[in-house]
Order: sequence, then structure tokens, then C-alpha cells
Amino acid sequence: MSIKSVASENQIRLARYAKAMGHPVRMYVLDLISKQSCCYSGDLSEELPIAKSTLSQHLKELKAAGLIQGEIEAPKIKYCLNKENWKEAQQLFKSFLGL
Amino acid sequence: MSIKSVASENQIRLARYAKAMGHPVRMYVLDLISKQSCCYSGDLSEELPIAKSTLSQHLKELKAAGLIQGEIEAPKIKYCLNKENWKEAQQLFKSFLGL
DNA sequence: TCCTTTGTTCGCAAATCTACGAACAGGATG
DNA sequence: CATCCTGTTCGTAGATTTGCGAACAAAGGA
Repeated sequence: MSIKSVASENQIRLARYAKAMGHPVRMYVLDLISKQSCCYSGDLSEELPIAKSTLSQHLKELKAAGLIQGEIEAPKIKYCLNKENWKEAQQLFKSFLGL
Repeated sequence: MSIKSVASENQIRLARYAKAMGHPVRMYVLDLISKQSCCYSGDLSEELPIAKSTLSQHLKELKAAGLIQGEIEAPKIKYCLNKENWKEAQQLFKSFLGL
């Protein structure tokens, strides 16, 4: 029997979002994107002291968690919030935190 | 140069809290405690399909992140929210999510 | 005192995460 | 076409996380 049979769907989704937010680099990216609506990974790569391959992996994880989405704007990629899921995350955290 | 020299204090704290929330078991526990103000780990142990040593580790992590605190009520231990840090977390998430 | 109850710590294994550089892919541009 | 620019994927290494059972510690009750 797994934890998934005991925890609620919302708890599991919340844990998924929280996990994606659980790293300073990803938090930095999310915070930036949520404040300015979008950004380019090239810019991030210049600001952050990590290899671009590492950044790419973090962005991939944020995408996999559904928090952001990338849009090709050749030759760059523009990253924005995934608005639908962001709303869900807002709702879930709000309810969980009792806000 | 580390990410910590680039990310803000708030981003780092938020990432820390989020990381602690980033597992279904811990999310389950936090959700329960926040709704009923406190609980006993023995009860959790019965509800959750994990070894008590594993549960103990998860509780330890939540304590280390500052989200909960334990109070001995012999022979059991009563876990409650760490209200001070919970408030901070509420504030940080609220601001981050734009609520 | 001995036993039970409660929970932690230890030692271990498997899985996941974090990070890097090298190699690669796909568009623009000369 | 050859080259540059962007970003991803691959292979690898080391650290951390997750999970278990066994052993241990502390405190209360028989």
C-alpha cells in the first residue's frame, strides 16, 4: 500500500508543486518569471552561476511540474508561467496555508 | 560563486520551506496538523503505510525546516505547527504567489 | 525490577538529485 | 554551404533522499 492511497489528490499535487519549488535556482526563476511575466533562458544563464546544461535541467523540471512553459522565439526560447497550473497552485497553497 | 550569492534571502527561505513540503507524507502531516492544530505521531504511524522509522525521519525534517515542533506528553509526543515560522511561510508564499 | 509502549538512531540499499563538460540538434546568418 | 548562436541531451560523478528493519533509549505501569 502506498502513501498515494492515503494522501488526498490535493496533497499530492501540492507536494509536486512544492518539490519543484524546492531549490534556490528554481525558486529564483519562478520568482523572476512571475514578476515580469516571462524571461529568456539566455538571460538567466548570464545571471546564474551555473552551467547552462544545469539550468536547462532545472527549467525542464519546472516544465515537467507544469509551472512554466517555453515558447520558441528563434533563436531564443521565451519562458512564461503556465497560467492554468499557476492558478491551481495559487489555489492549493492558499487553501493549504489558510490564506 | 554560489547560487546563494544571487538568489534573495526570501527566495532561499521559500525554497527551504517548499522542499520540506515536497513529499506526500510530509504534506499529509502538515495538512493534518494545520487543520487540527496538533497530532500524535503514533496516530500518524497507524494511518500511514510506512515504517515508523521512516515517519520519524520525515517529522525530523519538518522540524529541521522549522515548520513543526514536538512537545513531550509522556509517553507520546505531540506535534504542533511552529507558529512563528508558519507565519513567515504564509507571508513568503503569499507574497511569492501574488495573493 | 521487569516489561511495555513510544519514538529515535543506526546501518544499509536503492533511487533520485545536482552539477559539470562534451557532444549534439536546429535555426539564423554570412 | 559553412558557421555561429541557442539550448538540449548524454554520460558521469558525487551527494542527498527515501525507505526498511534491527537495535537502542526513556519513561510509565505491573
